[in-house]
Amino acid sequence: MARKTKAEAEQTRHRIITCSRQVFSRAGVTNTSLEEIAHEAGVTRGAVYWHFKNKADLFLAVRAETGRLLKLERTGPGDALQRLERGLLVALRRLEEDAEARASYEVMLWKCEYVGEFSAVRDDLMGAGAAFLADATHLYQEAKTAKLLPLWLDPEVAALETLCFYAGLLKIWLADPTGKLCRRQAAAAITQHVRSRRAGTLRSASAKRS
Amino acid sequence: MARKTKAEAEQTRHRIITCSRQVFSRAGVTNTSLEEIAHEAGVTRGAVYWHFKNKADLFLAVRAETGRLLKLERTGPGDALQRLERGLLVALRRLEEDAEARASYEVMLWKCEYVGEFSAVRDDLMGAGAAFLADATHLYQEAKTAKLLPLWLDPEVAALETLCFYAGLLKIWLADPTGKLCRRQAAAAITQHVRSRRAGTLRSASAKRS
DNA sequence: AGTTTTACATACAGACATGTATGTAAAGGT
DNA sequence: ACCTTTACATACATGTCTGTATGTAAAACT
Repeated sequence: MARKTKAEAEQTRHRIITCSRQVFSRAGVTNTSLEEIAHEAGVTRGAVYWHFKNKADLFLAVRAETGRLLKLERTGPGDALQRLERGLLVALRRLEEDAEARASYEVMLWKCEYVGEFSAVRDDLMGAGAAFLADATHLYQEAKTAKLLPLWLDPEVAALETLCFYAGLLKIWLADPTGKLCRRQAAAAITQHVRSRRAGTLRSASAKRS
Repeated sequence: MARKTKAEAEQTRHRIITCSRQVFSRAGVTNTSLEEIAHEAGVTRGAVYWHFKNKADLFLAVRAETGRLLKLERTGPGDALQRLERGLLVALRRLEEDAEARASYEVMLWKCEYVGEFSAVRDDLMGAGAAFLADATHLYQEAKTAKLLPLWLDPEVAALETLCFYAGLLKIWLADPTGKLCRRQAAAAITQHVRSRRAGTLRSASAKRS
């Protein structure tokens, strides 16, 4: 078979990654052989071993190529809490509309065993979580100085709470394809999550009544 | 080797399950051979195949034997929100003190690929989630009729939010052995999570100020 | 134009893991 | 006391996956 040009080679490399994501999401990471991936990508194991050291290396590449759903967009109009809410909703929509992102997170949250070399990806995920935590903390601090939050609320703890809520939402959302459990109300849950932090007039109105 | 009595057989069965949990949490479910489990339990694969059909069957037994951390205790003193908070904190303490429960959930949340026959365990987990959702919904409804909650808050959505928060907390807590990210503040996050729902005097005081 | 890499395909050897078949000695029933 | 079943251990046959070694034809460089 004729040797490929550099551009073509890069293309097959990318194809291998994409096909890996698909096969992983079907059969799980450990259960898929490199042969299956190669077949799906229309190459042989030789090509896979040429581009990647082994399966863990390949999985790392899959992870590196997936958009960061947990990356909070902190800019834009509105106060800090509105921006937080929008950031979370945007990421949720990405999950709904981007099939590749969905497959990636399905693999990482439900179809992978974080053991041995694969722990690196888990550490990467936790690093993304830490970054999310930092972003959310900033937003909550900004909200606090803007007097949007109740006085007793600790921004760091609130950020951790949001991180946990969001991580759990993603995981449960992905395992709930029928929508019975959470898919219908996911957006509402995000909105309410942010809203229950706000020290607003509606809230104080109900409080006065008690 | 002498044949064992019924009681002894039941004992080895239990030992196999316990050792499975340990080995699974070390090496991941797919990566551990039944030989490793048998060795850890001081038997041969023959014993494992006698008591269980295959690895999936064994994993199902491990799951069946683990205490339900997601089972909310709804009874006790205090109003509905206090009981919810206590229920969550109790489960967190179980996780901290019960090494077996910790290992079980580490396996189920980080060391297992839910694919093929193993999907049954994931469905079981989601079932537990649904039960948690029902319990939490009841508590929030009770809290709402007791005027503990802001009027706009939807009990069902709030319950979903709590479920996601708690599921994410467990998952992140387990992956954070150093405690850097969340372990120190886990209890505080639970307390604050419940408190931010309450329409109380402290909250309205800060609201008036704005 | 010639030489060197590159980008794979093919072939091979070894390591495991699985499931099953078979052996066996004692427990449990009659 | 005998027979059957139990609770395993042992042995085997098979398939699968991995890593590497080798082949090769064309791209890329000089």
